[in-house]
Amino acid sequence: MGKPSQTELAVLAALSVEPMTGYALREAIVSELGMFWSESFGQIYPALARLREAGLVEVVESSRSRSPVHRLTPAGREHLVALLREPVVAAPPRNGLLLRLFFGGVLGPAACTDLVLDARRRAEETLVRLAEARRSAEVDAGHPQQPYWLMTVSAGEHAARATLAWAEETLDVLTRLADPGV
Amino acid sequence: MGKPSQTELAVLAALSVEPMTGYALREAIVSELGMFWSESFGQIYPALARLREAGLVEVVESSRSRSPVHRLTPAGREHLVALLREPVVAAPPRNGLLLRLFFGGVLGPAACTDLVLDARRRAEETLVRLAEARRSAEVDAGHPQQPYWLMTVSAGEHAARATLAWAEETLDVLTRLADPGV
DNA sequence: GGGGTCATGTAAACAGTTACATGATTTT
DNA sequence: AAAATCATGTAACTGTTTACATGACCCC
Repeated sequence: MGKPSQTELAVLAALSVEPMTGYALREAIVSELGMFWSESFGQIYPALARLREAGLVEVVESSRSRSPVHRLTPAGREHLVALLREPVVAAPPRNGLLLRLFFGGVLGPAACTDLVLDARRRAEETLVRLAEARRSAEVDAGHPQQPYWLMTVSAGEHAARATLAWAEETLDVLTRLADPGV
Repeated sequence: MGKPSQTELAVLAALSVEPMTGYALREAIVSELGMFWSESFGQIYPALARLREAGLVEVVESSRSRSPVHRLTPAGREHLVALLREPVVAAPPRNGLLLRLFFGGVLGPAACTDLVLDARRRAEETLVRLAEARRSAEVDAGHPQQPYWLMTVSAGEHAARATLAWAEETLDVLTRLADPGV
């Protein structure tokens, strides 16, 4: 196998919960990890092929369909632990909102206000989805993984509330910029 | 020119402040926008070549060196405004810390604690750099762009403080997970 | 049998980093 | 004169998305 990839980590991790088809893997990643992770089919299928070839996952034929269901092998579980222990790879920052705001003088306060309003709306929507995620995690009280799920939910909530607070503050500044008379 | 690229937006925006060489462009992006943006030479030079060919930037020979200094043309400034008005492109989420934490049961509370401690340390370092950025922006009191610079600094501060608060909360949960006797 | 969903996979295009090759200019 | 920094550019590689081609299965 080539270099350990982020996609392979996510695929192995998702398969550690239960064996799945590639299609179900995508659905699970979107619905369970969607707030902080994403994978496309174009990544998942080649990754599964590589992992299969490396003996880290194996195919178990499901009775009710001809679709290949993938399961972690013991070597795969070991490899998953090794990948989880590797340092987090930091993505280079690319924040289009802050880039536009930094050069806000070019666009003017009105257009900047629209940008911030949009960011606030998205943060509010995120909070709604996180509240759902929290409720559905709380249903599984007693599940050994539950505290870990709630940590990721809480991270999203803290970030979204920080965005809301910043947006309020910034809208205030923009109002005074547009109308210095106040 | 091809599709409007993020790199071209950043390059045009940076050149709107003052004409620069490609090298100085990189330095400016790292030092001024480094908290929320990044570009590599491998992106900057081809972008400059495309922008030159499209008549959006022109080369002004500097007297003290043979290096090509790039300046926005009027068409370039128009194009910059158009690009700034385009919707922010959202990067698909890829948070390695939260991915590891979600599957925290595989690694155990001790390794997760290390991950969170590391995140807290990085947030603290970020706050230090942001305090410097705030001070250096406050030196330019009265500059028309200053309020916009401070908005981006404030965004970073809110985010970093949210990370700190989440880290404290999460370290607490992890302590109780590792030692349920308390 | 028609429409929806489940399912696998590939090809093309795009975005981006890293490493390298090269040389001019400035500083010590 | 050597070393550091400024400067430009390319090539190879990696990762990723999107669109497409294909078809099985299920229910109405």
